[in-house]
Amino acid sequence: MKISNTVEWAIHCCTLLAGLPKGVNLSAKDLAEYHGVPHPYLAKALQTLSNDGIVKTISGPKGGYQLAKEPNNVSLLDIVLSIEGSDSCFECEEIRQQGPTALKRSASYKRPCLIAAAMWKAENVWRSELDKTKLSHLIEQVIIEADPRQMKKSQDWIEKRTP
Amino acid sequence: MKISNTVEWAIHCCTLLAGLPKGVNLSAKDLAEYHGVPHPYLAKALQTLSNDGIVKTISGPKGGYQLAKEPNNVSLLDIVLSIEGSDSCFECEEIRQQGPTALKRSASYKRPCLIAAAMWKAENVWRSELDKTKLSHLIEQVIIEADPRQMKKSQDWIEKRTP
DNA sequence: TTATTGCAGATAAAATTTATCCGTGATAAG
DNA sequence: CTTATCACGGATAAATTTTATCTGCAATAA
Repeated sequence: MKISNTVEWAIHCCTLLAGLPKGVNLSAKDLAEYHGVPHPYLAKALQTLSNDGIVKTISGPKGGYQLAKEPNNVSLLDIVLSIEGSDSCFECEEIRQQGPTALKRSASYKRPCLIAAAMWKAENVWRSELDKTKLSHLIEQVIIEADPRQMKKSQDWIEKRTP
Repeated sequence: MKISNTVEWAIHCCTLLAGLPKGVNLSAKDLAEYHGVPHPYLAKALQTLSNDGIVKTISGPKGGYQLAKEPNNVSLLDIVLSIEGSDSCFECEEIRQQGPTALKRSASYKRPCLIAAAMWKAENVWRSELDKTKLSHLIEQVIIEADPRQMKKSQDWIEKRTP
């Protein structure tokens, strides 16, 4: 039960894109360099985000990515589900219907297994908590908490690639 | 981000053990047969549960497993953490400290990354929800919901192996 | 037209999960 | 006190998933 670190990359990328001025975009290579992660693999994650309508693609030279929605309309859950897929992390194998004591074709198996129900409920709670954090919240907090020198450095770096 | 199905097996086994009369135990082979799952692999899971003090081992012939605690004192979280390990499912790589715009040795990195903090908070919510469901709750509900024929069949099967 | 960028699909390498086996120690029963 | 049954730890093997890269194609700005 481990979340891929591409999820972390994707969230950082989306947060960076969310802070960009309107109309400005960054390429996959830029994003990879900025975060110090391998470009080809990050590109895959960005393609997935693009397919799921979280980022918008600009083709051609000077192309790249922008956030496709308003930052207050993209949550951590959106990104996690895009990268990891939206399947439940707990899959019920219905083992209560296996083994020598199970009944054949019993109506009692129409209700979901109690164990699965409890696992799914916990996952829903997790998802709804993740959905509360929007990219706009992260940006606001970063502005408050981050070192001003870091902010400056970051802005300068972005301006160099986006004339 | 997928939970191993051995977690499902482990929960089912613990629930079954929790419903056993005091002093009665079931072997790994019995538990595997009852649930229709491979014996050697289930045995590994049971060993893990034993190491973590969730089940109690009875050695020798007619040996096997009992629940080590009261059913109202074992939660789904206990079992999940035992089988899956207690590491967080989200690992922060501190990628904010990588790349060309990061600062060296900045005090601003002493606070946890906001993204990691949000992910961890969601995981804590998930864990605390799982911790609410105790084996005793599952048993109570099963008694209410389950098909009486299934219950009978199950009891007969257990009595055959535990004179 | 050319160079740059994203995209889909194929492929390869690495890591993890899943599953089994064997030798050892414990112990109940004969 | 011998034997058969059981859990345990470690080693190992098979299968699957994750991670990572590459290639040819489409789009487009200069």
